[in-house]
Amino acid sequence: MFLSKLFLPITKNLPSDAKIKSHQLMLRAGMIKQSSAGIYSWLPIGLKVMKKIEEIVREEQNKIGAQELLMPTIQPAEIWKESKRYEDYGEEMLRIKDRQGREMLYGPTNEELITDIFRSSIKSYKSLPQMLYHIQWKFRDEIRPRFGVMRCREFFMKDAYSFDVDEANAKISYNKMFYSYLKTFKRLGLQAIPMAADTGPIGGDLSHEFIILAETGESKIYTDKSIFKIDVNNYNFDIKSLEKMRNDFSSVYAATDDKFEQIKFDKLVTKQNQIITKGIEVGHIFYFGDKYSKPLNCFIDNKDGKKNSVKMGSYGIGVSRLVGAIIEANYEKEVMKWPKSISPFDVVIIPSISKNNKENLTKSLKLYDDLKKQNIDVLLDDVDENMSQKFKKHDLIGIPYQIIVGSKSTESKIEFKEINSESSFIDFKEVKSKIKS
RNA sequence: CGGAGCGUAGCGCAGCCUGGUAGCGCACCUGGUUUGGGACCAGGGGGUCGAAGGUUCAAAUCCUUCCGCUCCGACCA
Repeated sequence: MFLSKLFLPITKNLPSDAKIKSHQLMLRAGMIKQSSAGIYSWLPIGLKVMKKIEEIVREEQNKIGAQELLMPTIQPAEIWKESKRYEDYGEEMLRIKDRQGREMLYGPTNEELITDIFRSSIKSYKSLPQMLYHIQWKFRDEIRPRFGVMRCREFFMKDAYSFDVDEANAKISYNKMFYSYLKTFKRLGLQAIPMAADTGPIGGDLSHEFIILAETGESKIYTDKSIFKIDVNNYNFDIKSLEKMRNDFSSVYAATDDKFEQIKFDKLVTKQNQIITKGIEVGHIFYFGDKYSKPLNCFIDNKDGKKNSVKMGSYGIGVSRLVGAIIEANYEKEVMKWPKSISPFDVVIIPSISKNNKENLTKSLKLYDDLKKQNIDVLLDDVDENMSQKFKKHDLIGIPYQIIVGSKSTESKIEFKEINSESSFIDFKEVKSKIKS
């Protein structure tokens, strides 16, 4: 892609109502545009990043055997009345009426809908377990949306649902999802801590929040340094190993504000190991048994011929929130720095261009073509402006690697720079391995 | 929902108190100079001053109502 052709409305002035860094940077880099309170349009590079996150989430869901489907954003009120949540959910649910006066709502979550889908077709224990998920827009009419895409009313979310014959099996599904979440966040370049959590309006008795550390986080967290030593890559995807992983995590103290107990904390964690910080919740998983399957009559025939309510869990990842959360976790001053896995481009070529000297541009075009041929997603800054302006701009956009073609270039070597660090001179052959490593 | 504040060019703001027909910076357009860390010179375009009503010879400015947005708090993926 040529920068001159890219729809990328960068601004120097930052809008006064953006208070946290990710929001400011996203607006300045032309990733999003607010449409109304807590509702945003996603502009090309913002969308590109979000799509990459979505794809990683999808791949990791598929890997553990979850199957993707797609449910609508607009749901009938009827099933919510069945589960008794139509009243419970309160003002946060956006209720609408269609032309026939039927009560509808813009889905804030999908337990009812998925249970309805499931109950209408699955009748036997033989069909279980199942894990289904979708990645879809949701709407919760937040009292006070804020922090850009981090606390939106409309947001993009992956939500998965597990169906099992009994609690023991449901916990196996729960552990699989737990594992998948750790893998997902790791691929996104994030250090996520699973924490025992309250279940809120979703309900249930087993629940974990996945929280990444960031100063601007909304949750205060208390944990033990040693939790960072637990590496998901040391576990296998089998029942025993997953159970061990869960046990290893629960053996380390980790709590959010609402569950925090000072005495317990001091007793279980040595002073040197205590970490008190803030974090952003990027995922939440629940086991809630038959909380929805019972009122919605979602039963299966068991081996013994008796009917049994299906045991369910639900598992969310805030995909749009992650875009902001990743910025919060990675930014340095005015520099966004995308993890390679989700950067809007793999590399940017920055030539020094002047009216009388197009040599650098010609060189850059050749590099551009060569990189394209190697399947590298490359941006070429073909705009005729001062190098200093270009550098500032690319620091803002945050593509992790830069190739600079200018006065310091030589015939044989490429000036290669990792964002926010010193450049070095390398052979063109090495570029791909640097970028893809 | 309680408290506070804002709405004037795409963005950031001044003007409002004390009414007289709108200005600055950035961005944008034209020409020239420049080109390794947010350039320079010259010229130019862009506004129903959030909306409606009222007061007045005259309203961005005063009054009323409405709408939108933000911040602090209680609540949440």
